[in-house]
Amino acid sequence: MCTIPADTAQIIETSLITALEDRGLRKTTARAAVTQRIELAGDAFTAEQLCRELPEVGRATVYRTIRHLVDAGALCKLPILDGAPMYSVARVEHHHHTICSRCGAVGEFRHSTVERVMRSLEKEIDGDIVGHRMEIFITCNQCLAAIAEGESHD
Amino acid sequence: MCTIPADTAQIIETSLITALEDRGLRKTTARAAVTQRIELAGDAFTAEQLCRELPEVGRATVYRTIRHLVDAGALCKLPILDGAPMYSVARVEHHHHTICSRCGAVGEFRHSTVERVMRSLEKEIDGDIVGHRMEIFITCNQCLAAIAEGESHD
DNA sequence: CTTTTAATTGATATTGAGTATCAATAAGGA
DNA sequence: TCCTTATTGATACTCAATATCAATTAAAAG
Ligand SMILES: [Zn+2]
Ligand SMILES: [Zn+2]
Ligand SMILES: [Zn+2]
Ligand SMILES: [Zn+2]
Repeated sequence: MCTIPADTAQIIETSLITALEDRGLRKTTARAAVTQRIELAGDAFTAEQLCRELPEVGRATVYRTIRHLVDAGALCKLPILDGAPMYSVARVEHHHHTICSRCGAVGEFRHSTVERVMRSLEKEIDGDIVGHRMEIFITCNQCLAAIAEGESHD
Repeated sequence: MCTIPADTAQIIETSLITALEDRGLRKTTARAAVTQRIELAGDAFTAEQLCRELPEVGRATVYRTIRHLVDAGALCKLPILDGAPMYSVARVEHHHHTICSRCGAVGEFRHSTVERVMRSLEKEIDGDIVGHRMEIFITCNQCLAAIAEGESHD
């Protein structure tokens, strides 16, 4: 969750392991393995995916490390309605996500108008606004291309 | 998920059991019990809550009925990041939700500006937009009152 | 470079949400 | 009423995620 921010995007800590150290956590081999894997692959992922890809790291540790990264604000936890949440690296402080309904690819976007509208909703809504979340579901360009391709001879 | 709608709210089927019959499903005692309970209580709920409150209906049936209602568009399924999804009765066709972070109360809102911004984002975003979702997290008036109350002597 | 101390790990057991199975039951049309 | 088919629900199961706790390891201190 996120409070309504000023309109200048703050760039977040680049190295995930550093984000953990900044929180007073020790730099261990397990944590290095997890954070490196996340940084190298780049894509959004689920906890179980990470466990499969890092059999040398215990499942509990993978889950714990992910939780720490989310707490540190270095990872976004995206609710997926039917299934396990996905995680993606946070690059700017407040943003929203695009999710491709077909392949699950996750993108980050930030748009001042959206935030302006949020502020304007304060009047319309009962109670105090403490945060908001928004996801835009898309068919990504890659999937569009694949569809166009397949459509002709599938 | 929802496609970007015209700006006139369509009011949805009032009776949940009718929504099921409209889909060619039989009117059974189990389904009547589930839909009545949902309508009478009014609040958002989780599947497990319903199961507990309706011990005379089998757990599988509760889950199945909820799924039918969601498919029919009569219920919204709200992703809750740490925990089971919540369900709330849909009253107008396209809308978004307010969720009280403290008590979990769910509200529905609809605001033309939000939808207008969504349309304007089509240019900014790679790929085809197929839908969107938005939740505003609040502290509801009831909770604000409770906090003010408690603050003085807790 | 030890020693010491507390954080961390990970195998295992456990919880919890949700689904698959399938024989018994109930709806509703003929 | 009878017949056909949908529905039910007890049970077993899957899958994600967490709790437990003895063994390990990081890093601070000496
Ligand atoms: Zn993000
Ligand atoms: Zn925002
Ligand atoms: Zn709703
Ligand atoms: Zn909308």
